[in-house]
Amino acid sequence: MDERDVEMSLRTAGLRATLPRKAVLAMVAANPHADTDTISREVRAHAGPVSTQAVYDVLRVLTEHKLIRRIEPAGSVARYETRVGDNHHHVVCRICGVIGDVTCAVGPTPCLTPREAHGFVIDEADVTYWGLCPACAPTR
Amino acid sequence: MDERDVEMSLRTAGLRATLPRKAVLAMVAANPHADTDTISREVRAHAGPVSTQAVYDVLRVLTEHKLIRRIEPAGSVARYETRVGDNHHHVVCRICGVIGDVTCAVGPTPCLTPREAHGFVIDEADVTYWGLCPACAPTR
DNA sequence: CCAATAATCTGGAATGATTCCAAACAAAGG
DNA sequence: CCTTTGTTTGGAATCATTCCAGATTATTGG
Repeated sequence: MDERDVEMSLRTAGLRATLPRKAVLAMVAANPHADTDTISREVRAHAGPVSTQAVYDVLRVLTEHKLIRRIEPAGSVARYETRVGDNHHHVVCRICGVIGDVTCAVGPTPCLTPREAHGFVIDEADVTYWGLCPACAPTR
Repeated sequence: MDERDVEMSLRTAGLRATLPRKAVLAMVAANPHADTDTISREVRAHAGPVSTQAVYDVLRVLTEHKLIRRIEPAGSVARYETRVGDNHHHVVCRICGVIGDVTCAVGPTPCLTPREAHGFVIDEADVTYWGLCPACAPTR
């Protein structure tokens, strides 16, 4: 995702293309599953002084406009990624916490299957797989 | 789950059957998806003075021994339930936050399907459905 | 190019669930 | 009955995140 794409995405979403927003969006695109603190530091390293406030604000706005997705595995701080709307899930290593993407194996939007349960109208399924990553598995 | 069952469960798990533990376990059994604060207050209401510390300690111990399951939907505090080991999932109302159980529709342990992804060895799948509960759906 | 609007900055404070502490006390079970 | 394990008390600490409010700055439509 280069400068141009980033600006386009923001404008298409009806957002002003400010420096903090461009920097955060580019950063999230380049580092999937990064947490707020990492994003903050990286953004400052690459784009100059951006306040922590601004980073939180930007992450919230981008999430609201669905330019990024916020994921929150149990016991983890919030993390962000730019892959949106493609119904993929995550696998989290129980030891090191590293996160991987898992494209849903069963079809287009399979995990929404129980569209109706107890009268609930379901619109999204959030799937987190837990296990051991290739690096940590051997140690057990 | 009566007194007897509660004590049995604890003993079977190799745990001492103390008053706080019995009270917390009975409480979680009776009120699925309750959060720590609710559990604390209810336990004190029914079983006399039990410290907040004890409640947190007990919840941790019971979780470690798999007598209860801790669930943490994004944006929610930790909640607990006694249905364990039956591969069921949850549906959360986006408006009022109420949680329902969803027995997995696709078979025995279907959601573990991608047993292997990116070299990860997966041992558990955590599925949260998001939507609107019967009470909130009409309001939209 | 300029004004109006929207976003950001600063710097601090507050929140709120959860964890940790340490010493004293109580209870369970062999 | 004694030893071990849990619990109590009363704090304090952590840490991500949110909120605040006024001043400043940047973006963009006109």
